[in-house]
Amino acid sequence: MLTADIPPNQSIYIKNLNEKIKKEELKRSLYCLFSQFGRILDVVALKTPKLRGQAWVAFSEVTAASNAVRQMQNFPFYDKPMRIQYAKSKSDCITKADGTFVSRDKKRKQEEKVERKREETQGPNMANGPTSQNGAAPAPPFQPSGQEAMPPNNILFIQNLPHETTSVMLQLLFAQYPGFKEIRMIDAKPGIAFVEYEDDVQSSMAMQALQGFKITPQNPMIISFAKK
DNA sequence: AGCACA
Repeated sequence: MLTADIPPNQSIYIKNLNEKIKKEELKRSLYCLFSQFGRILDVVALKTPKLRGQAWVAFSEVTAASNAVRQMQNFPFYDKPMRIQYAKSKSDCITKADGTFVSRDKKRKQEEKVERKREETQGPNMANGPTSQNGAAPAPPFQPSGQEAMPPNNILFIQNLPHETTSVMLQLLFAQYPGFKEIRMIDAKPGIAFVEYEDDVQSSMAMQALQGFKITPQNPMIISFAKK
């Protein structure tokens, strides 16, 4: 057993990412792809030699991270299967929120002190005022309706449409997103539709973008992956 | 393979 002994963490560590993707795009795509599991507080990706091809996604809940680790394991993302584990330590955005954040210089100084004066004392420099105020990412529309447990699929299932919705109307909305293929509606079942994309990444992006979109004020769209 | 955030 290799990597599975890392304890659960509300942040996940992703490796084997395609290193050709620019940092900003990568972060946006990860944000879209993973917000199906819960509220995302932060996405971190660096292109330094040590850290390229890796990223961290911090969720507001450990359970979201757990689902993401399981369901997105080996998910083909920019042509490479993602390898996902729990992160080894808490993200700064988390420790900042719970008040345990220690700035990096301070941490370095603390470690130096411990090394220099090994037996003198442990300086309780608890002068870390609640450094909270997390610059949290904008909250995506997310409905914990139990539907988000469905594994990714290139076909989306749309619910709560007004009965007068036509496929042309839906096409207008969904064709904005790359990979769009077709809308399917069933006359005998008003209020629902299926939308097909070329692959699961693209369907995920559209889902994230249009989740909760209101065709009428009473009809926020409920979008989930279709059952296989 | 590689666990950071300034």
